[in-house]
Amino acid sequence: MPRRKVSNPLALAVLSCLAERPMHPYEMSTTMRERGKHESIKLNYGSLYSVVESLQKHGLIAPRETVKDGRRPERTVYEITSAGRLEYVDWLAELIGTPAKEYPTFEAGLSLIGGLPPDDAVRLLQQRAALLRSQLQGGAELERYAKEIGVPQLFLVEADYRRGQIEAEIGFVDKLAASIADGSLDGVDYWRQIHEQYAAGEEVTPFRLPSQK
Amino acid sequence: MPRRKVSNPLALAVLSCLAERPMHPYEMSTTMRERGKHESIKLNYGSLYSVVESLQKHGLIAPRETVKDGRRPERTVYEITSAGRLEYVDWLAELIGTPAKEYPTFEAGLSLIGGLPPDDAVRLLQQRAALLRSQLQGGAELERYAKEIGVPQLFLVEADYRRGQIEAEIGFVDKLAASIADGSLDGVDYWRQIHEQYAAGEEVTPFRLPSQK
DNA sequence: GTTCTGATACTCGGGATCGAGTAATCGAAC
DNA sequence: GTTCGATTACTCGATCCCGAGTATCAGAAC
Repeated sequence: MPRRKVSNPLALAVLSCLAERPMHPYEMSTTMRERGKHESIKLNYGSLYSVVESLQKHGLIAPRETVKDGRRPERTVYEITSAGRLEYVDWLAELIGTPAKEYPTFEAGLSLIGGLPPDDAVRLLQQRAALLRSQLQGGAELERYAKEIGVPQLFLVEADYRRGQIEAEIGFVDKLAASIADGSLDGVDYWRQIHEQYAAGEEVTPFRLPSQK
Repeated sequence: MPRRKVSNPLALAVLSCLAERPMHPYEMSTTMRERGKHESIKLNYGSLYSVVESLQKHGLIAPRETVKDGRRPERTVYEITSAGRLEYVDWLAELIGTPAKEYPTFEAGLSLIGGLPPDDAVRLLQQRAALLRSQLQGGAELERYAKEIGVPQLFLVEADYRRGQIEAEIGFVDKLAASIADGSLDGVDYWRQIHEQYAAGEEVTPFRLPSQK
């Protein structure tokens, strides 16, 4: 049993729409898009209808009416239930109040970085740093624009957060690339040796901790 | 078609084991555990056999022999193919060299933080900061221990990265909590007002940008 | 010598997920 | 008045994914 009855983040976004007012699914999807929620939440609109159905099954939302507009297909308008409202604030509180264990792909890469030759690793890290810097620039432009058209800071906190994370990552990446390049990172000599052996077609002996026993 | 034929991160870990030497699936799982890869990579060992099968189907690994050891069930030992080796370094290079768009749950929470009353938000942010600080402490202890038993820095870069990210997050969270609490964040007055209305049972009017037209 | 614990090694069912597809309608343009 | 592309609104099946379960065996313990 996963922590939540419906755990797809799209469900959270659905609840957030319905917390505001009743809507039909397609309107939710346009609303989310409009507000740029897909930038911060992984929203797969292909799952929208199954998620809505699942929310209904669990009593967090309920159909309010089905309207027939012209000769278009029927649309079912949903509203949030009080159980849904509880779930919504509880979920939000968890997201904000409790750091979750996450698995950024870069961390996965770092933990296996030894699988690449050190010089390649340095080159790739430099490339990453460059891409991160241009992300930062793009973000700054957007922010300037948002300010200009009068969006309150309150609605930009997530962009702020992201910026901070990216800046920290750049700092880390720069430092790591440099310390591999100049050999000051403890273990690089060993790493280099392994890959030279491998390139020369020799057997490679994996690193073993000096036995404690 | 997803970017990779087999996209489960467990597959990457399998490749990394087999890049070193042939193994049978269960040995891979113990090896990964031993090396603490599950800290940095999302490894669901329940998917191990399906992932291995899928890798084989796509020609990235191949069975080398099935050994019968005593009266235990047969174990199939796999080895990496040259296509697999290519896939492995290509995947690694991508993880390191190209920032991926990710969706940390905290960012999702931030983008909807308006759904909580401001005072609750402040309390939750403070709680988060406290938890992050204790994570930091736990990490520092581990690091000290690793150093003591002689693990080269090279094998700890991912922990280093994580530390940097957490520190940056703490900075952000502290600042945000303070700026909500003292009202200096642009939009907080409006936010507070909405939730007072809501608490009083009144209709709530959602924020609209001043129309440009 | 038999009970227990923990490691070994694997299986399986079914829900979640997602991209690609479809079908109808609207508005603009010619 | 009809072509055509964009938008609206939804459907579906193939794959993925995972937790929980199972069965066996080695060694400890009594």
